[in-house]
Amino acid sequence: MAIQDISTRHLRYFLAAAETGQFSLAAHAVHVSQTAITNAIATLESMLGVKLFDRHPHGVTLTAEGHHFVQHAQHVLNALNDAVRAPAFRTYDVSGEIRIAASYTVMGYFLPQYLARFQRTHPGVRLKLLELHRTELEEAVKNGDVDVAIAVTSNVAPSKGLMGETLVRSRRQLWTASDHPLCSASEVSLKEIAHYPLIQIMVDDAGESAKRYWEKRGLEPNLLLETESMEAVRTFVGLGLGVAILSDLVFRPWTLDGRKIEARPITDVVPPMEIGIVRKTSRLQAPAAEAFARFLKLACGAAA
DNA sequence: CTGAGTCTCCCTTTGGCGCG
DNA sequence: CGCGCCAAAGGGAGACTCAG
Repeated sequence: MAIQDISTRHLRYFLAAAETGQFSLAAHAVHVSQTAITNAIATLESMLGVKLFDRHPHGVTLTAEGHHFVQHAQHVLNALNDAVRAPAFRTYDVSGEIRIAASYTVMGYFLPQYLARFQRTHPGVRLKLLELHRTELEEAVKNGDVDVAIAVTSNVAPSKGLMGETLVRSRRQLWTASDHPLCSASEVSLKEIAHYPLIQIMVDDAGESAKRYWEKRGLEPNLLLETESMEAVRTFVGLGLGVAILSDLVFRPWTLDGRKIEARPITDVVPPMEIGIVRKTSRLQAPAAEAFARFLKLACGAAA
């Protein structure tokens, strides 16, 4: 088989395996047998000439090449998805300017890919972007200074007069270095995590959310560092100085200096991170902004 | 154009091996 | 022993070829 024989089936199976971390779970997710996944991945690796997964006794992890390929595979499937849905988007073909505000995590890890896709399907629309803290972002929405605001809506409820419409939910897991004692477990509890130094990200009110799930379990985290830098979290975790609890959306299995980070499920109830549109409860929105909001909901698979 | 034969791809089942 | 991946064998469905 040659490169041009790579099909969307290969990409779907690959992404399912990357997402679940197990061929058997991926098989369940896409309704085929585990062997079908194994074969498809093996064929894909053979065609690409690189190893995409490291095989372990209890699952698989992406190699550096595999992690890189995730972005491309996702891009290809997204582009196909957009092409198929293009007729639906054309109904909302608009021009003009949209002022979009987003919080730190959203602007860094969520929004860019959707903005790029939106620009492709709506070339007549001009985008104006603002990265704001939640309070500023909410003020901007209330004052009508922005047309659309996207933020992490799960950590702090939107203030009075505003509502959040969830677009995506992202599971929170434990991040550890590969040689960290907690990494050897297939899943861990907050009680176990509390024994180790914790790196707490503070952007987008993540600290508020963390405080709630720790208090709910009657536990106190062993805080080593509170930081607004995602790279600082990765570096500290990669060096084994501490562990962190963060969503899959911002996960990357290596640090800037090439150290490996792994993720483990948490057995306690840790609410997922939710990203959503923040808008006024009573609003009349510009057609372009409405088109963008509708695009986001369709692209994210949220209710349109 | 149509139907039979053949080929290819992808699937499932089954069994084996490694690891904790 | 349970769980997970891999390999082999065989079957189904669709694509392709070709004669009538």
